[in-house]
Amino acid sequence: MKTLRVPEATVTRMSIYSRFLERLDRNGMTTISSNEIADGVGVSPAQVRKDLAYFGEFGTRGVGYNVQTLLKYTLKILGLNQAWPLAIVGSGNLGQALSTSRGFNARGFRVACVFDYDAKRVGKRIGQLLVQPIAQFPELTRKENIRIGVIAVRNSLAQEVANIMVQSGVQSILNFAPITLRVPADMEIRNVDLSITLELLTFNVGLKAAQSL
Amino acid sequence: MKTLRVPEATVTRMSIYSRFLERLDRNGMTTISSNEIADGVGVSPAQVRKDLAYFGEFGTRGVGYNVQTLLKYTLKILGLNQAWPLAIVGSGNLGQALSTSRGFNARGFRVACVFDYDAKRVGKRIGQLLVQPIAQFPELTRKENIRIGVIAVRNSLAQEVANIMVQSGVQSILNFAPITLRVPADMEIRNVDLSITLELLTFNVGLKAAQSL
DNA sequence: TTACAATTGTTATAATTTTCACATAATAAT
DNA sequence: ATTATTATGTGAAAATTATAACAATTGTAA
Ligand SMILES: NC(=O)c1ccc[n+]([C@@H]2O[C@H](COP(=O)([O-])OP(=O)(O)OC[C@H]3O[C@@H](n4cnc5c(N)ncnc54)[C@H](O)[C@@H]3O)[C@@H](O)[C@H]2O)c1
Ligand SMILES: NC(=O)c1ccc[n+]([C@@H]2O[C@H](COP(=O)([O-])OP(=O)(O)OC[C@H]3O[C@@H](n4cnc5c(N)ncnc54)[C@H](O)[C@@H]3O)[C@@H](O)[C@H]2O)c1
Repeated sequence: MKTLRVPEATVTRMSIYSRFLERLDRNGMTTISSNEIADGVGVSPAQVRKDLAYFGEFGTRGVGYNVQTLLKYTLKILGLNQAWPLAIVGSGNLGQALSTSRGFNARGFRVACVFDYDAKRVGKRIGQLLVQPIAQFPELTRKENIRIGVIAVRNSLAQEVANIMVQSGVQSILNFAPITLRVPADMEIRNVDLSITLELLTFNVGLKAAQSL
Repeated sequence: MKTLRVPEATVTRMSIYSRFLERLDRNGMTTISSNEIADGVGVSPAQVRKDLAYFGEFGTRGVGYNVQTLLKYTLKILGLNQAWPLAIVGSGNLGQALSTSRGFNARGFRVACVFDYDAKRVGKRIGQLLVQPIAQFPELTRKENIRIGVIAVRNSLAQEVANIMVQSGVQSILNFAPITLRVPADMEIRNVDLSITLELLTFNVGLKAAQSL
């Protein structure tokens, strides 16, 4: 099989293009050029075209891209032509914020269940959902066919939760704990690490301060 | 001046090394090799040494790195030899979770003030802090010498908040709204975008499913 | 002392990613 | 019809980043 190797940065940008197109579509725009997309999201026009070229030819020379059509393709490419139920483990500050966030739903994600270790939290209500005991994780996620697990527990529990997710057949993990988790190579895992992002800022602010001395 | 161009990926990893070293230090470890660091955080040993080489020579050949010393250097490099007060705009789900998160404090960050547009939220208490009206942003951030602003308002307000931050002399922005913000080139801005991260997962899960047909 | 083992710092090589430039195709104007 | 204009798709070049290999240095043991 032809192995389609796509840079991760390209996938990231596809997601950005896709959301930009969603906005254009809402505003009733029908056609757009790579130049305008580039402008709208802050990359170069060549980059836009190169990115799209990984997946096919979606435009018309001399004209541009049809917004609706391209939007549909980007969603399909990103796997968003289906619903993705999520299982969140951890019903603390972050877990609750995530569970009640409307942002998730916008693009086909849906928080299907929330788990916690703490007996005091189990049974509590978060929006429509009841917090489930972690022991139920394998059964419930299998039943609901959940393929994405979200880790929002305190750091020292994160690896344990990851292990449970691996054993339960969840295929991918979104991890908020600032820890390098060990998972089998065939698990998809991404970390959302605020410290790293903040420290990118402080590094660069510091750099600028040093340069302007 | 010699312009030290460091890849962003290197800075990201420096932050990861730094936190790993913190853990080693807490556990009383005194010496470590690039191999062990690599192992601990999931990169190659050559990568670790190459990354460190951007900033100087911190190790001893045949021996390795002193954990405490290297930790101090990484913190210094990342600009964490000083405190960084943060201003969060938006006291909704996310803003509250961020404000009360202990994770921030760990590495020198401190939520110094929280702002909101909504009059109903202004004056409410979040932990030790009172939610301030957005109109106070320029004055308060200047007084507290805040250089990092965090955007946690609903999408349609995000650009406006960014503008206020720019005008107030805040030098860098951590943005949680899934929107491409327009800011002057000399502003440091990073986005934390859950959708993108989730869509990286769905793309790759989809890819694997396709490959195993 | 000298040889050996360990591990860094660095140079060279390879791989990846981005940018550039332009041939190609579609539309509009003359 | 013909020409001009616009904007895509792509191959080649440039830039960036990662990997690999090894010389240099330190500590240790014979
Ligand atoms: N709050 C944020 O804004 C934020 C942002 C980024 C990352 N994070 C990270 O997300 C994770 C969770 O953060 P949070 O702010 O939601 O923390 P939290 O303390 O509000 O919640 C922690 C979770 O761990 C569970 N837990 C804590 N102590 C436990 C114990 N003794 N036994 C069993 N379970 C226990 C709680 O039940 C809860 O589910 C942390 O790794 C944090 O660093 C948080
Ligand atoms: N909640 C999450 O877990 C989460 C995760 C990632 C990103 N985000 C993003 O963070 C942002 C905030 O999310 P949230 O969940 O905290 O939303 P929220 O609705 O809980 O809070 C929204 C904020 O905007 C303000 N606001 C809302 N409507 C307003 C109005 N009519 N007039 C004035 N102010 C108004 C609110 O006062 C509040 O400060 C969004 O862009 C969201 O996409 C949220």
